[in-house]
Amino acid sequence: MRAVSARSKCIASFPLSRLGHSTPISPHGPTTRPSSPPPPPPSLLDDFAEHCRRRDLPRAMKAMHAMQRLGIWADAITYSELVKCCVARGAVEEGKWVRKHVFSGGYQPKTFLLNVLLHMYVRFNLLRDAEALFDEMPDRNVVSWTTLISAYANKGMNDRALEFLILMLREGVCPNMYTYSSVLRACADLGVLRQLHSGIIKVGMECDDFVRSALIDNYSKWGELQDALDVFNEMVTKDLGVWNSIIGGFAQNSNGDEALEMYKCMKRAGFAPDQATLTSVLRASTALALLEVGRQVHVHVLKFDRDLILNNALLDMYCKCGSLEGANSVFSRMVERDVISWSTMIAGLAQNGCSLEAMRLFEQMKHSGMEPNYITMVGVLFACSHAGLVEDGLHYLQSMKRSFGIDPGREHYGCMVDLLGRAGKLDEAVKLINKMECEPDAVTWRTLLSACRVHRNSDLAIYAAKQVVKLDPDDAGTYILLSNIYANNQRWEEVTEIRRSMRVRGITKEPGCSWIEVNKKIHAFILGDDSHPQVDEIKRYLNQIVQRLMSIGYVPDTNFVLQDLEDEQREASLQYHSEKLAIAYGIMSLPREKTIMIRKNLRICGDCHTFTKLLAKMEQRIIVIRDPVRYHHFRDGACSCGDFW
DNA sequence: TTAGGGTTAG
Repeated sequence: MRAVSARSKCIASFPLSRLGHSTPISPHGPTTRPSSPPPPPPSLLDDFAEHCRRRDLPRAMKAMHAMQRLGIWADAITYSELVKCCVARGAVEEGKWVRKHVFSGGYQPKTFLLNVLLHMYVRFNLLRDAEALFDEMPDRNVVSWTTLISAYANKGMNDRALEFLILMLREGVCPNMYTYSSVLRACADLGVLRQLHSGIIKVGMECDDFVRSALIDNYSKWGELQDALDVFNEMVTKDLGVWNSIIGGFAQNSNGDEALEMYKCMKRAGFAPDQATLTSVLRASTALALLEVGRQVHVHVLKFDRDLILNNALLDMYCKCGSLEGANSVFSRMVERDVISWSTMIAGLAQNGCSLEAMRLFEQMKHSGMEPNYITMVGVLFACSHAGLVEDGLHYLQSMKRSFGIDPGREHYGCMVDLLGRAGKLDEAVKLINKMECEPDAVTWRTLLSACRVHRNSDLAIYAAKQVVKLDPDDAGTYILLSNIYANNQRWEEVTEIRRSMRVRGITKEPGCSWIEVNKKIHAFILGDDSHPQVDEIKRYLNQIVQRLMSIGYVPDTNFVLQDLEDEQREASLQYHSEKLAIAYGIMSLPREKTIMIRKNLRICGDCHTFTKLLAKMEQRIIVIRDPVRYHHFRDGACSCGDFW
């Protein structure tokens, strides 16, 4: 009511020109009522605009109420500033009040202001309100449509986003680059992405950096890196976002080398990395276990030391590169920690052989009031598993639903199978698999298989291996393991059958490969490949090491050779396993105080494990080997995995 | 007034 009467009051004397525009205050134009009370001080509207500009919401609202009492209407631009102020301050109620206010009293807000309100609802995650407003709008322009399409895409409502694109085209509204870059995020399959890409080329919108960035990002998400690279290479000039898209694409698709190469190109092109660049570069360094590269990136991270995502990535890098010292330092200095920070640190401690510290940190996390999530619990159970805490593990598995509302999934059961398997409780592990609410997958069975191998239970191992092969028919390691178990039991017919089925399926064992970073360079050692320039020197040095180790009791264990070779050849084959060459090179090249960090593509074999334990003791070195599943910290003749992997 | 790129798991 107040607003209706207010409309008739005079505002013509206000110095609107000082606001930088001359839009009328009401769509009906200013009205004058000479007999009304004296006009308010001219500063009121200016003050209001200034408060909005400064995002000082309490003062802006106070000025707004004062103006309302005096019957003054601001213009659409000023109202939009107030709405933006509400968005910036997260002030939902004030935002809704503005909407009510501008809709009352016959004031007909312009599409421009309604779009701002629409955007406000989207930002406040009030999609239903946004839709209701959209339906009420007398005129919807490309911005109105794009605001909703973008909201649907962000919420994963892909069909709805695409449906709106079609509706808008039917209504004769032309999409712009904002629309395309939004709708590209809603491609639920590669076919739709390719269709949209052709459409974008037809209308000539592929030159926009945001559209290109969205195309690169989406092709990367579908694993189509060549397409992503084609889009990238077609561009003459690229902005930082586009560089970040391609670097992120490579990093997320386990192409760390290419990601780091692109990062170098980006710097050569004159761009300074931002938080997103550094996060992706850290991810690439993490995947490649390049601690020194990660440390160099850390220097740049200091500029963005309050960025949570970046700090989490840094934390993960230190954990996965085997530097708990670095991880602890980052974790303790973080000004803000979320569930990902805690989960990363808990899993990192557990993976690096500090299970009890991981459990303590979990208690600290709960004490801090942070709610654990699905992934946190995987880390906690992993820690229980590595510390052999069967009772604790079972307790957490049974209570996680009740305590934290988390349904145990495959990953949690996997940790438990590992835990029971480690403890030699193979029957209980099988019972647990049979009791799982979700279907066991190849990983579950492979975990049981590992336990059977350690505890030398051939029958169950054969059963588990058959389950793995059923679910993952291309897993060469399992075929070979199964074949060796049969061979050890003199079941030659089965051995022949397995070898035949491997031939038929074209399955070959991936050669073992180990990487080590020396002087900021990555050195790769591949089984049977002598291309390293110092290979002869390294082999000579390795032979000396083996001789010295044998003199103190090391006996090569040929059981781990997965080939049909005579004993002597078997030993020779073992001697040049890629990790042994990498370790020898590390000892030759790195100063004594440096940890020798090796990354492997395959699981470490038992012989290399024994060899490394003894070597770490003999040379008084710390050696870390990260295989695809576990971390092995060798120190003083022992390994953090407790000889179970 | 509408659009991008980044973090945790066995």
